[in-house]
Amino acid sequence: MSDPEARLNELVTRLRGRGHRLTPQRVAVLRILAASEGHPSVEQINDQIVVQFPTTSLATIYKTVTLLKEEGEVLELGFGNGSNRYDGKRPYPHPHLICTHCGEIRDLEAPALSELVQQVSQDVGYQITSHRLDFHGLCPKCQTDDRS
Amino acid sequence: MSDPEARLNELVTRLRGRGHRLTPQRVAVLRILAASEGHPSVEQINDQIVVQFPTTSLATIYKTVTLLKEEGEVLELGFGNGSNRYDGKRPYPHPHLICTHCGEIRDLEAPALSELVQQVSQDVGYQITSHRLDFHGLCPKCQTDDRS
DNA sequence: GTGCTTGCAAACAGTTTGCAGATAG
DNA sequence: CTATCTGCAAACTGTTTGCAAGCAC
Repeated sequence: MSDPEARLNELVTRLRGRGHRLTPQRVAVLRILAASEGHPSVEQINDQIVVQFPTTSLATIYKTVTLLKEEGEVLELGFGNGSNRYDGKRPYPHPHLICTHCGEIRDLEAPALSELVQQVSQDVGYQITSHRLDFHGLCPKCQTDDRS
Repeated sequence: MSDPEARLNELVTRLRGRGHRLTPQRVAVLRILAASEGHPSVEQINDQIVVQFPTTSLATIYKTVTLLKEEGEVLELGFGNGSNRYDGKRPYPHPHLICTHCGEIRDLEAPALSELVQQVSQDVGYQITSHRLDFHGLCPKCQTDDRS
């Protein structure tokens, strides 16, 4: 599950299986999304791609990411300010830890959450299809660094 | 707590106490935020204000909302697409139910959440200062309406 | 009267779209 | 060979900023 190579193959196979073409640029985007722990932004993906394909445009990255969203193969973390982040390794809802100081976004295991979803669903009569849970705070590193 | 009049007075008192001026437009924004259950957008606030003050501009609403954020008197719900919503009644983090069909945003009581925050904080060493929890799904009304 | 606030317009950032040329299958 | 994809530029949307005139205190 956490093997970037395997995830890349999965993405390639699924896109091809649904009739999408695999251009070098597109594969490069997939590779980055399959490998990144850090929830990259479109801008950050582009910065990496440009090394290999200097003429690549942001529009292409946006189009690829949109395609992946439609195919359910990437999780989009939207924030109010313009800085959406993407997770191609775990494209299903899961909680995140976000450091307010260094900006790091880390995945978090929260086994109790699915039960909470179930319970809320019953209590309020909503048919819950998705959720979003973020914790904001100081990461361990920034807690010590911050003695300035 | 849920009395709009009381909340409005609270907002007025606090802003005045911190040296901010209370123009009619500003008070109108406060009044709307103190009364709205529906988590209005800046656009929606403006639509209501324009009735009383036809020359009001969006910039003024933005500035007032920014001021309230700085003073910790409004909760901003940022979404990836440009449609930020504001809660002036309960300016502290709390979970929301969002209907994917009609767009309604409802507050939700989740007593178990604060414990979860505590526990996560311990488990991962983060010093958690805030959080965000949204549930997305079909509200009861849209579940029945949707038999089209 | 002082200086914060308003409201207009222009600037901005992230994202989307249109379209001609390039290319995967 | 053909439909899709790329990449450029222009359009768009929500938000922010600069500044002269207005107004709260």
